[in-house]
Amino acid sequence: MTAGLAAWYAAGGRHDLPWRRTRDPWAVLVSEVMLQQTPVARVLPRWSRFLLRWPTPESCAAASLDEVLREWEGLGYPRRAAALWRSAAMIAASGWPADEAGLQRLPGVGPYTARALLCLAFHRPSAPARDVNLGRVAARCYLGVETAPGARLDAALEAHRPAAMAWRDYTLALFDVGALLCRRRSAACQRCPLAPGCASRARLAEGVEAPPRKQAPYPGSMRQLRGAVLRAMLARPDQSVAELEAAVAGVPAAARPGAVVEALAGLRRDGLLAT
DNA sequence: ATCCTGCACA
DNA sequence: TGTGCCGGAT
Repeated sequence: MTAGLAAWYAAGGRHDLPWRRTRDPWAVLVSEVMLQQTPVARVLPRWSRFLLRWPTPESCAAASLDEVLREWEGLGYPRRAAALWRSAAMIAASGWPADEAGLQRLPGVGPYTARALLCLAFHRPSAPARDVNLGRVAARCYLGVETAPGARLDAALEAHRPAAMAWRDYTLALFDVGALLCRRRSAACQRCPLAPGCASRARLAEGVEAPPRKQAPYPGSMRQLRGAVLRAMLARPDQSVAELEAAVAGVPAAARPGAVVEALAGLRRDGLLAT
């Protein structure tokens, strides 16, 4: 039973998020890419700044990769910036792809982002834009489990959409349920509009025991070194390997012989460094 | 220590 | 199906 979802969303949804106030596909794409593994609060100031600088795919494509990477600094996963820049060039050259398969051919655009663009920017939802939040809410509320195959989750999301809610509002409302109420390790069922028909309500009342998400420690990792090497190269693109090694000497992984050269090679392979 | 509107590899 | 990618915040 999702009769209360629309009312809850109207009153308690995050309507102030600026990327929800536009349907310009470029602005939406920038927001979706930034939000891939970066929290909303950290994206907020950076999204506005990015679009002020490059309001269109054409303007972004005209910039250099270095400029885009420098603008991205601090957001993490700079490969997303490189992919966005390449997508901008493709869009500037050939226009926007018309369907889900075409959108997924844009670098950095996977199943989720393609569907999000169709739903949030193009008003042509093809299938649920199922990120981890929608997946979790659907699994718990509609299926009564913690996880389920993607196809089942998509089917459940489609089946439970209130007829009165457009796909865009339904999707955004479930984003907010997942982000504000039905968190991975805690569920605020008392305030949840889906609670009356939730298949996991009784189980969630006992407390949520979420298995810890396996994630390699960042300090000492190659990722940390890559980040340091990229920052140093953006600051001074023409420096030698020896100078570079000195610049990143404080990073733990840089102590291993050959690690800096390895990081450089990786950055080049991933298209983050030209030379 | 764990999280965060994923994507692209193996 | 699993794994690496980044970094700031809680």
